[in-house]
Amino acid sequence: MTDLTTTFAALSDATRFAIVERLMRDGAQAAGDLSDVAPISAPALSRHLKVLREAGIVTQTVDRQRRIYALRPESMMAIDDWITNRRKFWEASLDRLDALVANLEPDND
Amino acid sequence: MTDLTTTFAALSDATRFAIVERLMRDGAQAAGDLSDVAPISAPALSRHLKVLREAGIVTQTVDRQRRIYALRPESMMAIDDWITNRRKFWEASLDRLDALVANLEPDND
DNA sequence: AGGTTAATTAACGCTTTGTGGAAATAAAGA
DNA sequence: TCTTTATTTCCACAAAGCGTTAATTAACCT
Repeated sequence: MTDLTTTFAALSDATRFAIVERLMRDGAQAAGDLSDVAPISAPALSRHLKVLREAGIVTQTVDRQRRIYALRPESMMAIDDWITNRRKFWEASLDRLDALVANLEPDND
Repeated sequence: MTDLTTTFAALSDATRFAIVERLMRDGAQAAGDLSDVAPISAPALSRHLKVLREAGIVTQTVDRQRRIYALRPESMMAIDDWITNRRKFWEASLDRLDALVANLEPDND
C-alpha cells in the first residue's frame, strides 16, 4: 500500500505513463513486448518497470525466461478514490475562488 | 492545458501534495499562510507554488503585497476524466490477469 | 524618504533520476 | 555443453530537483 505521491511520481514519466496506458489497452505483456513504447534501451525499460513495480502499479509474473507485467487495478482505484473523496472540496474551492476573486485581476502564466 | 504527466509530477512531491490538500480543505490562501504545510524556507515554498502554477494546478491572484493561491479545479477534473475514461480498461486488465495468471506464481516485491 | 512586510529570484551545493553500454543471470534449445 | 534469448544489475555520467542563505522587488505605513 504505497503513498499516492509515490504513485504520482511513477506516473510522472512519459515512458512509464505510456507503459501503463499500453497495459490497460492490451493487457498483460512481457517486458520485451513493451520495448516499442519509447526509443530507449532494454536496461532503461527494465528500470522503468521496476519503478512501476515498486510503486505497486504493476505486477510481475515469471513465465519461463519472460517476465509478464500486468496493471495492478488497485493502484488506479487508489487514485480514483482520492479524486472522488475530494470532489466536493475542489468543487467548493471553485465556489470560494469565485467569491474571492470577484474584483481581483488574475495574473498567472 | 498541461500534460497529465506534468500534473502527476507536480503532485509527486509531499510538500506540493500537502499544499493542494490544504487549498482543497480551506480554500484560497496567501503564500505566507501556507508556510506551515512543511518545515521549509519561504523560497522553497515559493518554488513549489511556482511548480504547481506552471502545472496548471493552482492560480495566483495578486492582492496588495500578497499572492493568493487557489486550486484550479480543472486540473483535478483532468485526473478524474483520465481515470474514469480508462476504468473499463483497468477492470478488463484485472480480468485478463486472472485468466493469464491462473497457474503462474506471482513474484513481486 | 525610510522602515517593515510579503514574496520572489539568484547563487550554490547535494541528492536523485534517467540513460546507455557492458556484464551477469537464467532458462531454452541445438 | 555451448549458444541464443530475455531481462536485469552494475558502472559511470549528465541533467533535474530540492534545500538553504543572501539579495531583490514591490507595496504598505509613518
